[in-house]
Amino acid sequence: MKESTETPSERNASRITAMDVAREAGVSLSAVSRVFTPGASVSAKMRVRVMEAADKLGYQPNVLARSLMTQRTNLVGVILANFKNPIYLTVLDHFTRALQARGLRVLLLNVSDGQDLEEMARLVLQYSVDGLVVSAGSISPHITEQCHKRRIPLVAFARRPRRANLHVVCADNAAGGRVAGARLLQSGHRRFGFMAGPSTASTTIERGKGFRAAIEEAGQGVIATTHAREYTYTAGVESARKLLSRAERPDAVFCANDLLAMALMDVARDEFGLTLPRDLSVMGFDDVDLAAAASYRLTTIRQPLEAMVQETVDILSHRINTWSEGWETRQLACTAVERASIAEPPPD
Amino acid sequence: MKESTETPSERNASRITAMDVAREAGVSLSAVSRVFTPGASVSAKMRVRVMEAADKLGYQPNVLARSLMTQRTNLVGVILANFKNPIYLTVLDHFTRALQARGLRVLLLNVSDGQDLEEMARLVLQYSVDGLVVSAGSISPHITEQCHKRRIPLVAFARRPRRANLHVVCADNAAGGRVAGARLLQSGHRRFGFMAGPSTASTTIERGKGFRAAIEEAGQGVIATTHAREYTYTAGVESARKLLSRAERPDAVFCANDLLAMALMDVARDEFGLTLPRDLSVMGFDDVDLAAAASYRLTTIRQPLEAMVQETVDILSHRINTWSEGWETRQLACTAVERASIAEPPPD
DNA sequence: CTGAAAGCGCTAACAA
DNA sequence: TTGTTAGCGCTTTCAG
Repeated sequence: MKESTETPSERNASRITAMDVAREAGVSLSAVSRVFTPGASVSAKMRVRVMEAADKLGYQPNVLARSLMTQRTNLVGVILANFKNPIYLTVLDHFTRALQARGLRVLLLNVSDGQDLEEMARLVLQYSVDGLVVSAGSISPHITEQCHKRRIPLVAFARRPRRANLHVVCADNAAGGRVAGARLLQSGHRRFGFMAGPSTASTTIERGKGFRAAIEEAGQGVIATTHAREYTYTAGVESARKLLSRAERPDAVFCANDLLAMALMDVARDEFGLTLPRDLSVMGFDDVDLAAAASYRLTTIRQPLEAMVQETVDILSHRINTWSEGWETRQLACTAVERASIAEPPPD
Repeated sequence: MKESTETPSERNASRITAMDVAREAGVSLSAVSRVFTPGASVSAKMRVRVMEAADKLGYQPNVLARSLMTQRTNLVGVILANFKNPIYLTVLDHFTRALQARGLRVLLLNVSDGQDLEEMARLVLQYSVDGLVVSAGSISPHITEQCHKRRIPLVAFARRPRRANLHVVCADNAAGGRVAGARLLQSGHRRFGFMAGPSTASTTIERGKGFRAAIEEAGQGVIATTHAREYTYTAGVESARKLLSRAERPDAVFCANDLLAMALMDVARDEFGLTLPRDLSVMGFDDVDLAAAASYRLTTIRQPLEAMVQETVDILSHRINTWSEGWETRQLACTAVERASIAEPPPD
């Protein structure tokens, strides 16, 4: 007496299934499925009949059950390590928008500090994501191999891993560093310094390499380098104090990111009484919103974040649909943003 | 000749299932399931036998298939509208960490600008999320009702919706506004201004209300208010110009968030030649990282973001496990952070 | 403690 | 175009 008269809401907290809709509309289960499958062949009247029943019951297809059959979840895992650098909020903005526009959803994972990337990658794979983007410390061979075996496109974002058995999208950091060097050479200042981020960060390494190359090719040298423990304003302050306390104080400093640059400018003015840019030319990297603030007017190198995200999403959605062997690397050019943190050379 | 000799990797891009493991270990499918189900009763030797086979094959349980049975996805939808205010990166940091610590994952949705909240909520519900947090414009009755019917706990974060048929976690913005007013009253300045965000934002409304109350209770009045079109530095610059161009220029301004405050300070110094805080006292809200920068030293009101996230996650995980009727509102106190952007009253 | 069998909600052949 | 019938990969009674 119970089983047949049981309504859906009694059975399970009002979870309406396609079966309920089929019953309501007096059609088969597959008819309902077809109506909710884009591009399936259904007659017009079948469609309205089903839709009416569906609307009446408030039916929503269960995408998880669907995924089980289709082997497609429309989920993309995004693993991030840096939740302190504001550019990553912009990155997330672009990613969510671009992916949403293609019908994909973002499963966001945080691997900063204590979290283990290896473990998180494992977790995200359990959700059968269709693609994975990682912008975090070293991506282990195990992860890349796992993704490859399961045919899940994996792209390293804004990071350049040693091995290249995955897709890579990043800015041309070395070239950006060169541009910074070239620009600083025009300041007339000659005691070059580099305020780096953590020494393991690929961004620090490449930006520094490009910067040094430019300086050295001009017959000059980088006389001082400090590494901030992380890419934040606070860490920048400590680092700036060290840099400016050197016996031979640098007067033209390239900072591996804008937050460090802003810290350097503040410390220089506030604690060392320097007048900027007369006594110190500063160049940043990223072009965060506040780099344009009147307090800084920071001349900096901008990464094409939106384009980078676009490339990443392109790679993903293409490879999701048609898996193919091989990996691609897309390196995008940075552009200099001229403001007022670099000295004019004295008119000779 | 094909079906029986077919290995898993031939059948499907090496997607190892529990069945494969069972076969490998020479045990039943349910045995494998039990081994991967915390708290199921399995003998020790069964466990090692299954684990060996699983490790050998590189088996990872498919959580989606599991969800279909358990009616639990361990997914929490997070819908955000503001990807320009850096505090939301902090919020995401806390959310991902706190949820990950409880075995929950974040499905991140962006509803800024063009995106439709109603539509996104629908999409996220299709993934059978176990809970939903929304920090975005007005949450429609339809959404709340839908969540309620499906017994999905829904919490409005840092936002106070009109209707209260959902959980709410937010800072006590009105009280924060009062504190700001009280503090500004001590500056000796008497021409009070309010630099608001968008007039529809509940934060602007409540912070402004509290501020005005404090000023008026002291027998003073707020003589000027401007609304920035959004909570960004750039919008703040425009807004600051308007505010400072008033015939009767305010000299004690409460800004609805730090970015607006920083813009105001910059415009005041740079375009109006004011000396701060002598000519203008400024108070902010949020305490973003850069509020502490030497260029600003902004006295501000801090929202307890981490605690707010913690409360939200508490509500969610509690209600996920034991659904109960009724909604709770948790309003957390803000704290003032004293720095140097407010004038000392003249010694009388 | 273990295995067999019945689903979770849906899609995808296959016939009709 | 439609309905019937198998599953997708897993959990969960229910016997043994």
